Amino acid sequence: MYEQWAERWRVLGDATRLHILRLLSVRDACVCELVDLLPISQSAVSQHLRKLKNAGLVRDYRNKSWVFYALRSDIPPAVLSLLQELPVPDTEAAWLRGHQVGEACSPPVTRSGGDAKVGPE
Amino acid sequence: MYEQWAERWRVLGDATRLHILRLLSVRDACVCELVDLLPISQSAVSQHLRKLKNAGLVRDYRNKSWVFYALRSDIPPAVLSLLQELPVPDTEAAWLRGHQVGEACSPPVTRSGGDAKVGPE
DNA sequence: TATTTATATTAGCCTAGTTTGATATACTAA
DNA sequence: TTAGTATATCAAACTAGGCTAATATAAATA
Repeated sequence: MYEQWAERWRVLGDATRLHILRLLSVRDACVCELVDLLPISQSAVSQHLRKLKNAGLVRDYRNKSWVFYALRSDIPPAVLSLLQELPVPDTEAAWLRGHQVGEACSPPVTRSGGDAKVGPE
Repeated sequence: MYEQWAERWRVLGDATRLHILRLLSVRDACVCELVDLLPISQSAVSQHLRKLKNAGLVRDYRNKSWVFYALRSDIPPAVLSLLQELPVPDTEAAWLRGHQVGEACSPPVTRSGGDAKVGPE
C-alpha cells in the first residue's frame, strides 16, 4: 500500500548516497571523480548512481569520455533543504575546486589544449 | 560520516511505519488497535513503534490498560507534509471513527460507564 | 578495425533489517 | 496476592540491500 512512498524515502536512507548527493551539490562530477572521492568500488558507485537516477534525484550527461552526474533541478524542496544541512568536508570541497572536471580520471591525451570546456546539458 | 542523517531518513523508508504514522495522523491509537489494523504481528508493531519513538516521531502515554501512541507535535514540517500526501483508505478511516479508543482490544470490564474518558497527556 | 579508457551490469557474499513465535514485563482488577 | 490483559523483548528464520570481483558494454582514439 505505502511501498511506493517508502521506496522514495529509502533512497535517502543510505550514507553513501547522501555523500554523493552532497558532492553533486557542490558541482557536477563524473563517475571517476566520485570513485576517487568515495571509499568504495567503482561498481558500488555506479549502482548508487543508478538508484539516485531512478529516484529522479540526479540526471546524467556525457561529455567526451566521461559521464557526468548532476542534481536535478526539480528535486523536491524538502530534499534540497535536507542536503543543505549536510556538511561538506574541507578536503573534499578543496579537491573539487582544485580539479578540472574529468582531470582526475586520466591525463589528457593531447598535450596542448588540455582544458577543453565541459558543460551540462 | 553521513550515517546519522541516513538513519533519520531510513525510519521513513518502510511501508509499515508510514502506515502507522498515517493512522496516527487520524487520531491517537493504542497498540492493540494498530495490531487490529495492520497485517503483521503484535511483536512487529511494537518494534516499529519503538523505532518511531527513538526517531522522535511519536510519543506514548498510558491510559487505563492501554498504551497510546501519538504523533509528536514537533515533527519536522517536511515529514508532516509528507504524511499529508499519504492516502488513508476509507475502511480504515471508518474503523477509527467507529471505535471508541481502546474499545477494540477487549470489552469493557464493567457493564456500566463503559465509555470512560481517554485523553492525551 | 583494434585498443584503450570509462562506465554499467551481473553474480555471489555479507550485513542489516523485518517478521514471527515464545517469553517476559507491566499494569489492572478482583 | 492472584489472574488476566496489554505491551515489550528476545532469538531465530527470512528477506532486502550494499559491497566486491569479474565481466560486459560503450565511446574515443590510434
